[in-house]
This record gives sequence, structure tokens and C-alpha cells, in this order.
Amino acid sequence: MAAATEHALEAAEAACTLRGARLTELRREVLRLVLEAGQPVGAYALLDRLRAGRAGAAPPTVYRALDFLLEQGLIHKVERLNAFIACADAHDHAPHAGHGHAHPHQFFICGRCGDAAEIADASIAAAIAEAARRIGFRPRGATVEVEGLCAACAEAG
Amino acid sequence: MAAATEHALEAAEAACTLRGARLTELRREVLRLVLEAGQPVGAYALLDRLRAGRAGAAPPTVYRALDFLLEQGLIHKVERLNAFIACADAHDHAPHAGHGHAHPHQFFICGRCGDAAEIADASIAAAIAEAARRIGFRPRGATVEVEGLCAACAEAG
DNA sequence: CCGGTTTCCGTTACCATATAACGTGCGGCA
DNA sequence: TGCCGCACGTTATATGGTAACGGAAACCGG
Repeated sequence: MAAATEHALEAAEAACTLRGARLTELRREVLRLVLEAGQPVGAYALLDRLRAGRAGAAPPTVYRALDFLLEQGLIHKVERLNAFIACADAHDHAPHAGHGHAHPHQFFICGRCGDAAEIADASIAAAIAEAARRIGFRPRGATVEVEGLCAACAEAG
Repeated sequence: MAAATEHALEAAEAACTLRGARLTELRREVLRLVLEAGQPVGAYALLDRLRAGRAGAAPPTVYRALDFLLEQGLIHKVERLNAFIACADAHDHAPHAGHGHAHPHQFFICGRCGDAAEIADASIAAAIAEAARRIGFRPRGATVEVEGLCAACAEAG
């Protein structure tokens, strides 16, 4: 799947250029690592891998890059896992000030194989928006993470 | 609101007795602290307060109590904050093996005042269940946390 | 009441996640 | 040319969470 990674990197490059954001070499490298993981991956796991090519990398190195990628909507944080994963749909939604872009999305996380499927379900988003409206709450971003068994693992056992 | 805390403690006591679970003095004390906080509160904040009456308390002391309270459905974890809050509706749903009870609930977390309102919205739960069904995912538990401004803070500014 | 078993919790040590604070170099721009 | 702001290195530290072991107390079948 190296081809898919390369493609995503080029799309990210284009999106950043369009917005005047600078996808530096470091940020690009971290994004590549997140893409290559294919699953939610912890900051320190990324750090270990980053160190293969960058001797002096430290926690702030990776966290700053992750913050940038989050702001640009290129990755998401999976709160239940304290881990990060590439956005499945990074193109064409605007970045968002103040951490964590707003494009509605939901994760279905398999407890067996570790995969996290991202979807963008309008009726979930609508139900949340309606509930918020009802209590006078003004939403700025939502975390929706469902844990369970993916289709493949449910069949297997 | 000490009265409300006392009432919740007695309800918790009753629920545990009913299920054959032991709400020991330590667990009761931790539950009291969570209730008194009234907002999501971190494990180490609880630990500090616990130490007022219990000199030797250490992280495992508070985490074990929190695990118990989670299993009994008396509190929830707020993933976005790595914090814990009393369940707004602790009565009458059965406890749940394997950490984190399943009773569907959602949090609306105010970024200004820090309050977290818990609701149990059936249409959000239904939308999630339907999306899961569509992709063949077998859900075991869901985290729904909306960040934004509560009604009071939205008015204030 | 006894002895085995389980549960609870103290204690120590440690790992994992995340951020603060400060310095330096570089590129853009008046 | 001098200033400014951003990106990043570097060190230190805050915050969140567990593993592992042992002793004491509660429970239970006899």
C-alpha cells in the first residue's frame, strides 16, 4: 500500500499549499509514519520510528507535528486509545482553528484486530446536533468512538 | 448540595448491596469525592483530596476504586479529559463485565466552565447502532463526547 | 470455630502520555 | 539591514496509568 501512502502525501501537500500552511519535512515524515501504520498509533511509537531517521527526536518533536496535522485535518486523535490515525477523508474540508477540525466523523474500533474504521454518518451528526440544540449547547466538535468487533473479527470468533 | 451527595451515596449503597458488590469505605470515599467535585475530575486530583484523610494513598488506591465504580456504573470516564464524573443516572442499569458499563449516554462538555452534562439520547444511540449494523460492526460500548459551550456560557460570551 | 479461598488494599517501583520553557536558526519583509 | 515570526532542538517536568508482591480482613463450606 505504499502507493496509497504516496498519494495521500501528495494530496496533503496540495491541501497545505492551498491554505498557506507549511508541510515541512518533519511534518511530512510524521504524516507518512501515521499513514504507514494504517491503524491508530501512539505518539511514542511514532517517536521510536521517527528516530530511525532523526537521532535527536524528542516528545515535543512528534507532538508538535501531530498538532499541526490535527489542525490541518490530516489526522485524527482516537481518544479511547490515546492514539492517532490518518483521516480517511482528508481532502476538501477546511482546517479549523483551535485544535481538532470539526468535520463530523465517527470511529468504529475493533477490540480484537485493532482496526479503526472512520465513517461520516450524517444521521449520527444530526442526532447529536439536535440533542445539543435541545439543551442550548453550542457544539464545537464531537468525539464519537464505538468499541466492539469488526465484521471480519465477529465472524472469526 | 451535600444533601444530593448523601442521597446518591445511599442509592449507590443500595444498588451495590442488591448486586452483591461491596462498596467499601475506600470506594465510598472516592465516590463521595467524585460526587462532590460535580465536574469531571482527574485521578490525581482525587488522590490529593483522598490523602487528606488517608495518609498512605497512592495511585493504585484511587485507580482500583475508580475501576470498581466504573464497573458498577456509578461513574463514567470522560475520555477527552482523562477524567471521571458521577453517573447522572446510576440507578437501575445492571453492571457490566469488562470495564465500562454499556448504558448509552453522551456528554456535552463546556470548554469555558468545565461542566459536563450527561444525557441519554435514544436517537443518537439508534443512529450509532444503525451505522454499526450497516458496516457489520458489533458494538460493545460507545463514547460520545461533544465539546463546546453550554447554554449559560454561550449567553455570557 | 476452623481452615481454605478470595477480595481488598498498602507499598514500591515503574511505564506511558503530554507539555513547559528556553534557545537558535532561518526565511520573509519593511 | 534589521526586525519578526515560525519551526525546531533540547532539557526538564507534569500528568496519567500499571505491574507485582504481600499482608490483613471478609466470606464460606464444613
